[in-house]
This record gives sequence, structure tokens and C-alpha cells, in this order.
Amino acid sequence: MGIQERKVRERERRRQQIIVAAKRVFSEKGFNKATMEDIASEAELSPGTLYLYFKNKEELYASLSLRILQYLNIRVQHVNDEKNMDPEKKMIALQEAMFDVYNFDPLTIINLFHLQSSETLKNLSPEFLTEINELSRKSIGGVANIIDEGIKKGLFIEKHPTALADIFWSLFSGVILWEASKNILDEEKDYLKNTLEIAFNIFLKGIKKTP
Amino acid sequence: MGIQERKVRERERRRQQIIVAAKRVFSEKGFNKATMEDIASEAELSPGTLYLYFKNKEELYASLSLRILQYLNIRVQHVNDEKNMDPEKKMIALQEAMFDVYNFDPLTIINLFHLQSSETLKNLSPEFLTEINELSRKSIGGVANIIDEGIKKGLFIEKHPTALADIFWSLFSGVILWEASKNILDEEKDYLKNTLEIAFNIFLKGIKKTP
Amino acid sequence: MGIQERKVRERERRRQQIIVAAKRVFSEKGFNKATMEDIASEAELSPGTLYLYFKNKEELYASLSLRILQYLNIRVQHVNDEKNMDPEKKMIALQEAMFDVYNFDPLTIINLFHLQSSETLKNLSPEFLTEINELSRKSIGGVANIIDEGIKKGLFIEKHPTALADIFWSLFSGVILWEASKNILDEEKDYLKNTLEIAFNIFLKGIKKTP
Amino acid sequence: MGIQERKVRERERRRQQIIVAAKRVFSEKGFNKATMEDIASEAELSPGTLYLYFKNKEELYASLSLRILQYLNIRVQHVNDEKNMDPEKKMIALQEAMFDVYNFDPLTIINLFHLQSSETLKNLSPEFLTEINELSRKSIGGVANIIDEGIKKGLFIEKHPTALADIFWSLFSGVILWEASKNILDEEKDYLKNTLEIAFNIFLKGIKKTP
DNA sequence: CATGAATGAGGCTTCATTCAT
DNA sequence: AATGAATGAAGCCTCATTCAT
Repeated sequence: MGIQERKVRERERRRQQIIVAAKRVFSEKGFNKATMEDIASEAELSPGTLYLYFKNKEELYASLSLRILQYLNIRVQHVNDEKNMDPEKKMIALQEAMFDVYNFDPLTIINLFHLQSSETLKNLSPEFLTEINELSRKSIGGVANIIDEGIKKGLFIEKHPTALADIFWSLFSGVILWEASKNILDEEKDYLKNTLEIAFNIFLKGIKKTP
Repeated sequence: MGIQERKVRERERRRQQIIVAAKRVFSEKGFNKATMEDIASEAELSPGTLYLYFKNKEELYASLSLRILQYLNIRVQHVNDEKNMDPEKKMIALQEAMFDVYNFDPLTIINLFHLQSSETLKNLSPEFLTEINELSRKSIGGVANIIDEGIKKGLFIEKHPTALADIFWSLFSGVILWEASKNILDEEKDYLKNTLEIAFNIFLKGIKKTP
Repeated sequence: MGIQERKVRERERRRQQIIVAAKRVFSEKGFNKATMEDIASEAELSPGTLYLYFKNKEELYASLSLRILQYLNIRVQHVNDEKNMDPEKKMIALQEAMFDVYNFDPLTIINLFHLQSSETLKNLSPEFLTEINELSRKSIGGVANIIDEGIKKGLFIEKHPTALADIFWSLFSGVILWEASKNILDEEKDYLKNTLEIAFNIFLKGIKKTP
Repeated sequence: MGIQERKVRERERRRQQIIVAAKRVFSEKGFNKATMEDIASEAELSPGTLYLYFKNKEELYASLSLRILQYLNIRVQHVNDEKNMDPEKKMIALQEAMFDVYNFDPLTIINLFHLQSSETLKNLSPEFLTEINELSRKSIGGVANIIDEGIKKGLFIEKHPTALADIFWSLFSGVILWEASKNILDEEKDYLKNTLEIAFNIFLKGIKKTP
């Protein structure tokens, strides 16, 4: 039995090893410029080995995003499930959750938003599209729930909650992508955290009903 | 001289012809899946001809963005230059300007944001990077100016104006990319305009000082 | 106009150039061991060029067979169309026709039979399968016609003409493949022509009704 | 010693297990599309194990043919050894023998003829080539013997007996391959047995001297 | 200027084979 | 003996770019 378990653990470890390498390479070069060879050598494996763990380049790439989306999802639902917390507090908790997720793995979050805002999406297999789609919907649905609660309690402006949740999501991804992009344009200091905080504050203030 | 001029005009016309084709093809397939062959045949030209007008595929792609950025720039400066308009009005005028720019050429705007939020950026020639960088800075600088004015007049919250301008920019691009992406994920109705308007309202409300 | 024609001619010439090279390489190495690189360098072209004329390796391979099958077809129909020739004479004419086709391009005939008697068939695109199928059927149908005529005239044994035509075809391809194979097994003298003639004689004698 | 024997027996059993699996997989996919992995999993073994019993893929493939050739050989010699049977009867016995061999293991017979009529032959190791060559020669030699007897007794036409035996062999393999191929081209009914019988009859009639 | 055929580098992927356990 | 994960060589094919016409 022990032997079986160890195999499973080793397999998982190897998968991780590849994922870590892929994350680094994809982040540095982007999906198209990154080669499987690059990733293999970053992972100190042979190219063929990658295919024992991932069906193809696309699936490897999408795997990164799936993991982080799942994590994000859990965090959003967590906030959602708090019974005795008022919507505004929940929004702040949400902000913290998204911060955490970002900090947990910034490269992958950037990858995810790259994926979501790019051509690559068009070439993904339908299964992956569906999976990503569902996970995204779930997360945004969670956000929409919280906002809806606020609307119903007369705290937030009366707009379609999903639209507001979309805007929340757009703001988050927009800021992250734009700051990442600025880092490429000129390697200036990284203002991300600060900017993100201001952005969230503006959003919250913006959706609150004024008395 | 007339001949000289005509030549110049014809050259410019041909360039346009290519740009129009490129815009369509890049929008449909994304940078990497679009081939020079695709663009050539869309422009009813031969592949070789493309290289008489653009150094390479990358430069052709970036050219699209440069044009729209220049236009956006002009519109932003216009708003900026209004002497007798209070900052809040200017923000609304800005919103309208960005709407116009988007409507003027949605595909290219999406292209621009794809470019800005993507791997492709990394592979651009330094010259292009600089040019895009400068144009973006100028536009955002214009936005920052307007916001700064509002801050100085005690109308807007006291945050770094450039940070706020970045957020404004991020929100705009974030919403556009996310809506475009949703269109890929599932071909649902296009809520872009509506969402964008709500987003701008929230932003404006969010940066206004409450009495 | 001349220019157009010349282009067409040159294109055809280039196609031939590739076909000749492919024939040689496929004959020498067989479908699977032959690489596109091999063929390209035999044709003194770059690998990419092959793909301007043939969709893929498979199609290039099958093209060889199609050409010879078409030629064979014509020859068979020719014999078939002779009005004033008795069936036995026609059978002999048929034999000569098949000889001619073989002599016209032995390598390709061997290729054809290799193709037809091999696994490769299974991996061919459906279109090619259909095309080869139809051409083969036509040829064999022609043979069957002639045999049928003989049966009706009471000259040949009363068996299903298609079965007899199949046997005729099998004998032809069987002898050719077996002799080719013997040439590999040990480079002995080439008895093909002689053997083929005896085989045909036996066949003809075998299907003739004895008084 | 008992232990020794059991080991040998078990080793042989395992070899059989692999051969059976290989037969099935090669028949279904052909030599090149069949992977060692396929065969291993069909045999419910790991790929590595295959290499404990066969030097490589090629040798495994050829092994199948060797076995059936040996069996065929025995059957042919049997007929050959009949003292009190006239040549024509022997030819009929031969036909029955070949039928039996085919029925005993049709897939392998088809494999054998595929091998013999294909590119794969060229890539076989010299040792295997020699072995197959010798076995084939023996079988055909046996056939030639019988025919020679018939010729000497004035029953069969006066052609080189080996040539006639080659034709006999070609006819047999030709019909089998062609019918197998037709089954691929269009999954029509299987006329093999019937066709084969007619073919043999024609051959026999064709080589008999007419009074 | 325009063409478009040709190039050839390079990527993804497969799979026979090996070897540590 | 058996395993099966890992290897890495090699093949097919694409496509940005060039250049002779």
C-alpha cells in the first residue's frame, strides 16, 4: 500500500515540478514564444516527459489557470458563505481574498488574465473553454451574490448585480494587466498593490448608495 | 511635384489598404494565428508587397495600435484644453471621447488592449515599444491632468492623479477585454456599451469627494 | 497570355520533379521510412516547397498511384472498346496492356501494389481511399467485362466474372510483389517478365472452357 | 531439473502471450501504427517486458511470420512425402493444406504476406531476412517438387517448376492480400474462401497438359 | 513597384528503447 | 523477472521572410 501511495505522491510531485517550470517560462515568454523544449529544460526533464503529464502544450497552459481559478473560487465562496457579515464588509473581505490569491501566485494570476484576454482563448479545446468558463462564472456569480445582497439591503446602487460583478472583475484584471504591462514598457517600480487598493476603494465607494 | 505628391498619396492609400485588412484578420484570429498570407489575401495583395510597407509582422500589428492611440490622444487633449469646463464635466467628456474612439474602430481598440496586455509586447522592437509607451503616457497624462485639476479644486479624492488615471485606463481596458472575452466564452448578447457606462459612473462617483 | 501558360507549365514541371523524386525515394525506402526531407533533397528542393504542391506526405504518396491507375484504366478501357476482337484475343491484349503499364513505370506499379496491400491504406484520407477504390473498380470492371463476354460466348468457364477479374488482378499484383520481394531477399536475377507471361498463360488456359 | 523445465515452460508461455497480443495489434493497425505500448497493454504486460522476450519491434513482428511459415512448411512437406499419390491429387492436397494454414490463423497469414510484400522487409535484420528467406524457399521448393513430379509424368506443362511454384505462391498471396484490401476499401462481404478456391482451380487447370 | 514561389528554421509531438527499482 | 517512467531522436509541417522576374 505504501508503495502505491508513494507512486501517487511522486507523480503529483512531478506534475508540480512541471507546472512550476511552465509557470515561469510562460510568464517570461508568453504562450506562443514559450516552447515545450524551454519548459522541459526549465523543469530539468526531457520534452517527452511533459507529455506523460499533460496532453499537449495548450492543456499545460490552461492547467495553470484552472488551479488558480479554483482557489479563487473557494475564497469567493467563503466570503459568500459568511452569515453575519454585512455586504460592505463582505466587499472588503472579497478584496482581501483577491489580494491573497494574487499574492499566492502572481505569475499565474497574470497568466490567467493573459489567457482570458487573448487570442489563445480561441484556440483552446472546447472542454477547457467550458471548464474555464464555468469556474469564472462561479466566481463572478459569487461576487454578484454579495453585491445583490447589498442592493437588496438598500446599500448599493440599483444596477444589475452581474454587470457590477463583471465590472469588479474587469477592474481587478485590468489593473493587474496594465501594471504588468507597464513593467514591460519601462521597468519602473511596482505600484500594483497600492493601485489595486485604491481601485477597490473607488469601486466600493462608487457602488454605495449615498444617503 | 504633382507626380511626387500623387506617389505619396498612392503609397499612403496602399498602406491603408493593408492596415484595414490586417485589422480584420488580427481581430479574427489574433496575432499568432493570423498569417501574413491571410492578411495579404484579405488585402488582395501578395505577401511580398506587405513587406514593402511594413518591416515585419510585428510592426504591422503595432501600427494598428499606434494610429488609434494617436486618435485617442487627440481626443483626450481636446478635453484637457477646454478652459471653461469644470473637472466633473471634463470627466464625462472624457468618457464620451473614449466611447467615440471605441465606436470609431472597436476592433482596433480591442487589438490595442490585447497588445498591451499580452506577451506580444515583449517581442516588439524597442522603437515601437518606446513609441507606444510615449503615446500611452501622453493619453494617461492627459487624464491625470484632468483628475489633478479636480483634486486641486477639492472635488476629487486626494490620491496620486497618475494612479487614478491608471485605474481609469485599467477599468476601460478591463471592461472591454472582459466583454470581448465573454463573447468568445459564450456568444451571449453584447452588453459592452451598457457595462462601460455603468463602470464609468461608478468610477466618477468613486473619486468624487463626498461632502 | 504566354506568361500565364508558362506559369502553368512550370508549375506542372515542378510537380513532376517532385513526383519523380518521391517515386524514387518511396520505392527505395517505403512509405514510412521515407522522409519528406529525403524527397525534398532528392528533388533538390526545400521541404517546405513540397507542401506547395501536395497537402501532405500521404497525398504525395497516393498521387503516384493515382496517376498510374488512371493510365492503367485507359489501357483497359481501350481493350474493352475493341469491337471486332474475340474475348481470348482481348485477354491477350489485356496482358500486353498490363505489361506496358508495368514497363512504363515499374517503381510506381510496385508502389501501387504496396499501397494496396498495406497498412498505409488504413491511414489514408477517405477522399483518397474513395478515389483509389473507384479507379481500381473501374479497371477491374473492365477486365470483368471482357471475361463476361467470353463467358457469354461460351468460351470461358461459368464463374462470376468479377471473381475472375479479381483473380486476374491478384495474380498480376501477386507476381509483381513476390518478384520484387525476392529481389530484396536475395538479389537474384529478375525473372519478372518471364514469370508474368507464364502466369498469364496459365490463367488464360485455366479459364478457357475445354471442349 | 523440474524447476528448470518449469521455468522454460513459463518463459515459453509468456512468449506466446506476447505473440498473441502482437498478432492482434499488428493485424489491426499494421506494423508502423502499432506501438509497443499497444502490444504491451493488449498482452497485459509492461512495455519493458516485451524486450525481455524480443530484441525489438521488428523481431517481434517477424517472429509471427516465422511460426506460420514453419507450420506451412510442415504441411507442404507432408504432401510432398506422400508416396502413392498422383501429382494432381497432391496439388489438391496442397490447396487444402494452404487453406488449413490460412484458417488456422488468418491474421498471421495476412501479416506474413504484408511483411513479404512491403517496405518492412528492407529494414529487417539480415539474420531474420535469411531465416524467412530459407523457410519460404523450402515451402516453395516443396511445391516445386510436386509440380516437377507432375511435369516428369507428362501431366503438367513443361515450364520451369520453380517459376510455376512462384506463380502458385503469388496467386495465393495475391488473392489473400487483395481480398483483405477490398475489405478495407469497402467493407463488403468476404468472398475470400470462394475466390481462393476458384483461383486454385484455374491454376490447376492452367498447368495441366491438355491431351 | 508588385509578385508569389521558394526557402528553411524551428515547433510540437510520438514512440522505440532503456534502466533504476 | 517485471515494471513503467523517462528519455531523446526524429519526423511532419507551418509560416515569416526573401528575391528573381
